[in-house]
Amino acid sequence: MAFPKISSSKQTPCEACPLRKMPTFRDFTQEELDFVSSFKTGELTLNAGTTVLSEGAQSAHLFTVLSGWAFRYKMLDDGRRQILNYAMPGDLVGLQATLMAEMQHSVEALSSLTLCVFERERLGHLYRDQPDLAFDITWIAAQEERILDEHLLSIGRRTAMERAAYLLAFLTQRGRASGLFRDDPTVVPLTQQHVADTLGLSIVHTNKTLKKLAERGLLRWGERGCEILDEEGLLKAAGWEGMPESKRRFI
Amino acid sequence: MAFPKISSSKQTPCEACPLRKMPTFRDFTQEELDFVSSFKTGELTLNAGTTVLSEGAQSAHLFTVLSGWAFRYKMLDDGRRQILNYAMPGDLVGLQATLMAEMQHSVEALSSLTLCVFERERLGHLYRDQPDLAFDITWIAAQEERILDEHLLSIGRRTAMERAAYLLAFLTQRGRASGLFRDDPTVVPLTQQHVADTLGLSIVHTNKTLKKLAERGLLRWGERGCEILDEEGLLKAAGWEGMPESKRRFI
DNA sequence: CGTGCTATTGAGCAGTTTCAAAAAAGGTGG
DNA sequence: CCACCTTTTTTGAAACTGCTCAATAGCACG
Repeated sequence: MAFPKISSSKQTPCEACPLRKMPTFRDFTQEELDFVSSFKTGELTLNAGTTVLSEGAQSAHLFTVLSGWAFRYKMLDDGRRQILNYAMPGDLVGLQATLMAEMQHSVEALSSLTLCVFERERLGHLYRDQPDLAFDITWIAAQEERILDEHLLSIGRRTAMERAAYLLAFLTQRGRASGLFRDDPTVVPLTQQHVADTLGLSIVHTNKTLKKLAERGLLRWGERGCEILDEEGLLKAAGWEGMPESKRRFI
Repeated sequence: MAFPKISSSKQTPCEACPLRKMPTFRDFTQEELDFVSSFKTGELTLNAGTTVLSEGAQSAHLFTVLSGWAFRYKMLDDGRRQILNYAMPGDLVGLQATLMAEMQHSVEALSSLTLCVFERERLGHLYRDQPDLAFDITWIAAQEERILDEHLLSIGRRTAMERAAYLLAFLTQRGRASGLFRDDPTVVPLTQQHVADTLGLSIVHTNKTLKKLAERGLLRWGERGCEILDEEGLLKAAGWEGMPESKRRFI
């Protein structure tokens, strides 16, 4: 198995970053752009199923998802796995290992994944010289916290049906805001095992729950994942209002 | 009902902050201390059961817990409640409302509670002039994220018994690190309803689960809350290693 | 054509919930 | 200190949701 390498050449210069053109992300000043450009030291491309970071790892790198899907998870000793959240273009990965001693969760590529690589050491410069970017990093962390709050509410208090509907509506909203559905049909690249491990349900019950949602015409399980047919219906089935939208920050 | 007022006089000047003397918190430079001192605009003291911030609120303030316990929670329309996390001395409250448009969760005092009050507007100065403090705020947000990750794992994948043991071990560790158990017996000021709403269980099942833990001699439900008798035993029952310890940051 | 995932389905079981009610603990005003 | 009222803790029993076990089918890959 070939070890993934970090290419030092920037396939995608920050000036031409495709994320920057999207309406959901905030604009940068030229100075910020220059800084981020010098902060970025390379790119990393991984296949689906590859581990990006492992629990306990002390990574020297901080990443931003440039394209593709990933997910964060934790495992118990006996193999029980809980998926904590999904990372999409613009999301920061590995901030924990950068700020604290080590990662307390693992990260795996859900699809083919490209990451921008930043040097951990230079984060201090960012805080010293780019207060607005520093603020953005805090903003991103607070945003993640918000999402985790909602997931916690979901797993703790929603029924299996509501949970499943919530998760898919959530991924749809977030995926669209991240430009992941360019090609028309809205397909989230999950297996039912991923769904089960996110919802805190067994795979059998997850299957039966998804089947009911499919019978209601809200989704269709198909080629390489879940196709969303009725986002409104999912939101209603979840009893969820959706995420408040605002300009997203990213680095 | 008297509306709680923010006293503009600082009962506790930052120079004499009791948290600063504790070994778990990091030291400040004189400059940082001066800044924080000027950042703090008052103190707020609330009774147990009082709401600190409500979901949807746009608070002009940011708080740090100076003494006492609080908890964050979200509710569904039909009244189902999920407690997300607990706030203890040194913890930041209301960062979400400060960074984004509004709070997405509520905060309530669990015991008598005293908060340091900061002005939202001045946060910009902090990021501009005090990069180390800005870094600390990000660190605090990342730390909260870590805790939420662990809670998510717990609710999603641990059994009722494990969950309960985890929660109480967690509160014990964190409470001790926050100096909340000065008076000897280790008592966490919770009702079983709080425990139930944190674990995502019904109150009836929570009661039966706690009873089993009590029979094992791990805890005792008593005067105003849960008395911890065997922290090691709880950790073992939870299958949890405890939180990695490090110098905590705070403002 | 065998191997290994992923998705399905059925059946019985276990952990949790809901309903109902009683006992215990705390707080308040007299 | 007592009577009364409210909140919290306990218990029992019945109903369900979701879990485990087991087996089958569909596909992709080598």
